[in-house]
Amino acid sequence: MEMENGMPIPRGRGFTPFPFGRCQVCAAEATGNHYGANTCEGCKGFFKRSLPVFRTFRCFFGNKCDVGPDTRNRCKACRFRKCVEAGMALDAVKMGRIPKAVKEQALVTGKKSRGRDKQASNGASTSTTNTDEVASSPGSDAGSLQSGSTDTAMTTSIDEFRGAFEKSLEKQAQQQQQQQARYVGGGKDVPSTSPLQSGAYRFHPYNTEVKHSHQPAFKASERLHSSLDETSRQMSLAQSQYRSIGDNVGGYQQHQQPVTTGALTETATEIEAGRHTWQSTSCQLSHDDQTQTMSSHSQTPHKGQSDQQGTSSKRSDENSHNTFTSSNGWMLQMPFARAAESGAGINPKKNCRILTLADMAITGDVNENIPDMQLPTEDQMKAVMANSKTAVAVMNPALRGGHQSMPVVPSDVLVFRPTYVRDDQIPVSSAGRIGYGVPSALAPAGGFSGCRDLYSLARSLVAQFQAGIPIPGHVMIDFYSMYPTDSRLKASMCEFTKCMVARGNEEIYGEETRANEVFMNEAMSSGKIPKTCVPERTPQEMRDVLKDRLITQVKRVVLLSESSILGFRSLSIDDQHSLLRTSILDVWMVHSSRFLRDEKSYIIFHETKTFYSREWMEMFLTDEFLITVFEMAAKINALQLSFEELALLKTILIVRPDRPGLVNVEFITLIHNHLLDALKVTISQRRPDESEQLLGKLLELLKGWRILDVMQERYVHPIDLSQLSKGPWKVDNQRSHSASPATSAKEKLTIDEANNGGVDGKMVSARLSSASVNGKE
DNA sequence: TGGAAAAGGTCAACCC
DNA sequence: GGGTTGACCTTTTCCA
Repeated sequence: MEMENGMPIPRGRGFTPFPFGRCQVCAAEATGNHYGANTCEGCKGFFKRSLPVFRTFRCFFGNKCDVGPDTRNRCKACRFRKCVEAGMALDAVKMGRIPKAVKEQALVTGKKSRGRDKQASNGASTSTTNTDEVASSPGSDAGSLQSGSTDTAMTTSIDEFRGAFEKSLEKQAQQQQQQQARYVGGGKDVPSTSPLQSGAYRFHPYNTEVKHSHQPAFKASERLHSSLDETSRQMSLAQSQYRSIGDNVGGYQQHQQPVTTGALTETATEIEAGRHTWQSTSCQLSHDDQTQTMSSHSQTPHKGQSDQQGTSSKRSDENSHNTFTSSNGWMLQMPFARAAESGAGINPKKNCRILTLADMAITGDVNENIPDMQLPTEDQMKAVMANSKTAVAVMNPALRGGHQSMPVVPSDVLVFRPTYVRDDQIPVSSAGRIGYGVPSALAPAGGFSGCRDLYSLARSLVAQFQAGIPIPGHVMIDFYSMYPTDSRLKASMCEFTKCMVARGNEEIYGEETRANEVFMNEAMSSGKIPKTCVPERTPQEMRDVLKDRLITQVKRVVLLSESSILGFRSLSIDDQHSLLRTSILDVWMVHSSRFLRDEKSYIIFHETKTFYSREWMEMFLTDEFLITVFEMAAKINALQLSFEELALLKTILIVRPDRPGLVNVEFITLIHNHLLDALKVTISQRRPDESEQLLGKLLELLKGWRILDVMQERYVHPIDLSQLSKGPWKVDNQRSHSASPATSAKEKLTIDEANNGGVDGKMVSARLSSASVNGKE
């Protein structure tokens, strides 16, 4: 469009100027409809530039920043959010003339709204955002502009955008294919396209999963993995393409050679010089700092920046108070700040983060490598971390090793955004400005060396988890801490967990559950359930059966935990045992609930095709136990959970952070919350209309679970799980998913094995005996 | 086919 | 000196 002073140039006779009104993003004068919204040139350009990098935008002020003509450059995250809320998207692109009918309609509406504006302007109040004009513009949505200051709104909007963005990429790819076919046919050259247009730069194809959600769970799981692979491949491709077209990721180009972590050459003096102190004062960031921080996130290393050291020194000199505030709000004292700047080539005001408690393990790793290094004590770390949950800063040997050309002091205990890159991709020369960092301890050689972001890390973790390769606990802690920052990745991980748990549950419980259900349904439909169930076994025999089932249950819980819960095996053995020991009855309860029919008070064992009445069970089980179990079963049944949901509930009950004797409660809480998220996602997918109500009931149920804990403590706790690894119970960590644990030879446990083998069968027997009511047998 | 409208490109101004 | 912004320009697309 021809412009003059930012305004459309009036045309000759017959020309109808289009009323674009105000920019739907910043309320400046709109110059046209760009990417689906009426915006100014600035917001158009901003949206265009932001497409490849918008995921790095973060608002530190609750996504509520004002986005006006004068303030729009203060917060990229909020500006982009408003772009999305205004409807900007690649698939909203419209080319060509505006149809006459639309134009005329808009003119009429525009006149009306301007009339209202005039009236409004005569009133007392004015607004920076002219929502009336916005509303008058075609395709605009004043409601969406006014709403959505919350995190949720932002997430939703950006998710929607991502979905739309991906669709548009697919559409463009299709169009391009068609075009290519046409060009090939016509003998013309194929026009060049950017990676964005070619579809190489894509978001996680979660939608693909949703489309096929009717498939069996394990199929979905396999698709998810291939999706993760594909995503990582495409992201790599996109990055390489950006590099090849000379985009601003020049920093990557310089660092193709691997960086070894062993090249630590600091002298004791240098180490001494780098000692630092920690101050636990939390400081509020200024808006400028925030803007700087966001800029730094969106900025990628630039190859031309050659005098970083000099610049840094100048900055340090300006830091006359010998302290600085890191971008996550912590005040650090010199010489740490100075060392950080000169050593790592980083402006710590922008890039530095402080270690989390979760990184203490890593600190320990590094401490072994650099014994002379003075590290903050745990108490100091706790003080630093008292009010922070998001900080991520890690002692980074790779970073240190990469800076051989310049003295690096040990206080490079800093790092960046939780973005994972390969060691050999960390910009290492003095020319490099470090925009991304990976804690080397999180990316051990041969471990996660391909990880350049959370997506590829997720892919690696999934692959290692499935291969049965142990994953270091601190890696899982970091991952579980960080992945929720990306809503699409979070959704994918929830989907993955849902699939894995469903698959593990199917392998362990599926056959028995189906057989039980078939038997129960046939019996109920044919009315063959006897009014008084006649026992086919004596109470003594029944005790043995129950003992057997309890021991089998232990094995099942172990299998379910190890095969289905990402991160479970990363817990310490003691914590694993504590969780398993305390959850056996819970898992049995959830599994058996549908066969504990309160209205009839019977339990069904398909093996013997028998209904056992509650009355009869009272002969060898305590009233207290039976009442509790049947009540809990009734509550679980009332929720009408699916097989998948029941499976997730089992894992949630296994990984409970409030179990006694746990050491790494923080880690267990992260896994627990992830499993809860997965269950929420599953429920909301299956029953979107009643998911909130159902989740409320479910949380109530979990709160009331304490009563079963008492039973558990009384009857099951004495089982010595520490011997599991020695006996015939040992879980095969490398087991194949194709083998059904429920039917494998190892699974066929006998009472003799139990009594003579790993689990203390006598103890189980004794406790079961103690559960007997006096003389009732 | 002309012209309107939007995408993409360019580069001076500005900021750090 | 380098990164970001946004006004302006060119190219592409599509309505009349």
